[in-house]
Amino acid sequence: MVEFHVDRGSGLPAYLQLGRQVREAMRLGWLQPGDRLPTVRDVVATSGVNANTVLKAYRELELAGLVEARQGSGTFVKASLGSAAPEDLDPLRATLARWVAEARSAGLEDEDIYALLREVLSGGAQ
Amino acid sequence: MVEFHVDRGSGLPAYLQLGRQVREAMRLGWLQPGDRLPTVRDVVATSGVNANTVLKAYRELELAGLVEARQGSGTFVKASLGSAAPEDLDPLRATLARWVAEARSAGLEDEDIYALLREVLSGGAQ
DNA sequence: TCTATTGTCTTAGTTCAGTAGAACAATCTG
DNA sequence: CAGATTGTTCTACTGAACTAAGACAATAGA
Repeated sequence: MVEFHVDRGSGLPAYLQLGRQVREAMRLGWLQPGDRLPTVRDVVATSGVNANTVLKAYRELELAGLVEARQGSGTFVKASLGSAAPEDLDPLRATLARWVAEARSAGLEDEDIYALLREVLSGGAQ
Repeated sequence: MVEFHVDRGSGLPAYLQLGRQVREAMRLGWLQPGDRLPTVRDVVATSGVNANTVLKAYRELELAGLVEARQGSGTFVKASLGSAAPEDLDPLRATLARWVAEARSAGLEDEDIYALLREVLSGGAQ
């Protein structure tokens, strides 16, 4: 069962973090159509954010057509995200893990790695 | 000269985006000790955010010991970031670019790629 | 010395995020 | 049918981000 984590220090509003984590779990195949999201009360208990904040996140996901809330039952995934076949993700994940190991050997920290990726994804124009 | 961009839709406060972009430029070697940051008025003009907001970003960087503001002169980089030697970054960048090309061929979008990286960096526990 | 450029400060206002708390309504299960 | 569980709504409040605007002060260069 997917568990959410809210990083109060990141500066990103909590409801956006929750929304991103749901989308991420969907992209990685951890949440698939029919799966039930953690209940609002669950997320309140595990992440410490207010129920209205969790609802705000779930409401946006619903407006985006990704989930469907059913009072008394829960909130269910009703779409897929991610454009790659699951069998394509595993080799990509493995290659990326090796690259991360190399990067760490070279002394890069996580923020260095993110900076490199942002540069490469943006076309590396500099 | 490094140019900043503020994404109003990201939900991350503008001053944190500016701070992150300065750190990123330092990590990637685009800003080095002695370099001058864009002036507050420059950033106001190019990014559209308020001078007080830019100053807040620059103030935090100064408190972190990364830059030094000199009234009448500008704000100068006074530290290094990034823990890898520049000659280590280029091969890593090249390998990462190839991986990104593979990922894109498999149909991954940028958000998919970020999700995979976050998973790998967090240890891939699932 | 004067002008231009730079960072800095202040006040007051708006908007948004988040909270607390209580209560309501729909669904499900025993 | 009743209780438990779930999503939902509402009000009122606090705090943070951001803005506008003007003015001040330090530095640099002509």
